[in-house]
Amino acid sequence: MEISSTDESTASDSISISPPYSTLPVASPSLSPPPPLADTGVEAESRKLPSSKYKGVVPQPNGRWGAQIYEKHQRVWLGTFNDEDEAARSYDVAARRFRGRDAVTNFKKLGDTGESVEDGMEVAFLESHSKAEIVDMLRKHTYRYELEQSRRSYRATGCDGDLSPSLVSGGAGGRGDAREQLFEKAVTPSDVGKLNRLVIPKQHAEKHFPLQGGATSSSKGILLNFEDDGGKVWRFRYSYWKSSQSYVLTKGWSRFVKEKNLKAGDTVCFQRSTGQEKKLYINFRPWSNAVPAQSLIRPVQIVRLFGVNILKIPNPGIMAKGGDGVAVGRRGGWCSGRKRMREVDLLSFECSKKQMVVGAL
DNA sequence: AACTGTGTTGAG
DNA sequence: TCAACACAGTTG
Repeated sequence: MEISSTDESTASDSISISPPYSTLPVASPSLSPPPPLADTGVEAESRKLPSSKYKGVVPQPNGRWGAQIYEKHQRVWLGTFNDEDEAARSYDVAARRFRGRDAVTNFKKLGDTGESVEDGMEVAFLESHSKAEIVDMLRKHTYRYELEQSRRSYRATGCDGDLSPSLVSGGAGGRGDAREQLFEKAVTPSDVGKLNRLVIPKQHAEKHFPLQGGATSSSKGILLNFEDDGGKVWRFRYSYWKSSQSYVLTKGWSRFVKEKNLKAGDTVCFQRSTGQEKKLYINFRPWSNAVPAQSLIRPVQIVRLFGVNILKIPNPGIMAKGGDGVAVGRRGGWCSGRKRMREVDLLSFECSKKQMVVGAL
C-alpha cells in the first residue's frame, strides 16, 4: 500500500484491492498550523492567512484548505482538505458539474487530449449525478472512490454497451456482487448519541477489520469506505481507542446516524463482497423490523458497569420510524425520555473512563 | 478544544 | 462571482 503524501481522495485512486479490504491511512498530522510566520515580518501581518493560488480554494485557520463554488449568488461549500491541490481538484469537479465541460478550472480540462475514455467516463459520471450528490461526494471525500467504482462496474458489465446503464449507479447498477455477512450490531444509545462513534465489538473488529500495528498505536486509525444498499458510499475513520480498549468508527459515523435516522436498538449490518474486490457494505434495519423470533432476544443489552452486569431491555412499543428524514422525537424504549438517554450515555462513558484507570494497560 | 463552514462584506 | 475575514455552531 503506497500512500505517500497524497491526500485521502487521491490515494483512493491507488487503492487497488488488496484484501481483506482497501484501506487508507489517515492523513498524517503534517498540517502546518497557522503560518509560522516571518521571523522578520510585521507581527500584525503575520496573522493573515495565506491565500491560495487556486480558484475556489480558501485557507482555513488550522492550515487546511476549503473549497467553494458560487452559484446563483450563493456559496456552495465543497468541504475542507489537507492539501491545497486536493481542494483545487474538488473545485474543478464541482465547476464541471455546475458549469459544464468548458468551465474554467485549476487543472486540465477533461477530454482535452483526444477525449480519453477515462475522461469521457468522468463526464458521464458527472452527468449521471445531481449537483447535490457530487457536492456530497466532495465533502465526504468519496468522489474519486465512487468514480472508480463506476468505472469498475462499467468494465465488468462489458465495455460494448453505452456508459449510462452502469454509470447511472444510484440503483441496482452493477452492484450485484455476492456478499458475505461479516457481523451485525444492535446499536446502543451511545452509538447513536453525542459521542459520534460506533463501537465495533472487539471480536468482530479484530477478525474483520484488523489494524496494522502502526495504526493501532497511533490511534489515528485508517479510513474505510462502505457502501449502502442505495449505492451511497460512506467513509469512516476506524481506529482503536486505547483509553477504552475498543475499536470504533468515528469520523463520518454521525453523518450516517443522522441520515439514516438511526436509533438505539436498530441493527447495523456489515458485509463484504466475496469477489476480488472485497468491497465493504453497511446497512441497517430498524428495530421494528426485527424478526419476531430473534426480536425477543436481540435487543437485550448487557451493560457491564463497575463489574456488575446490568440488563437493558428496550421497550418494543411504538417505534414510528419516521420514514423520511424527520427526526421523530422519541422512539423505542431504551429509555423513557431524552434525559434518561443522556444518562445512559454518560454511564457508558464513565465505564470507559473506569476501564482506562483500572485496565491500566 | 478544535474545526468546519456560514455570515458578511467589498473588490473585481 | 469571488475571496477575505470573523466567529457561531458543530464535531471530536
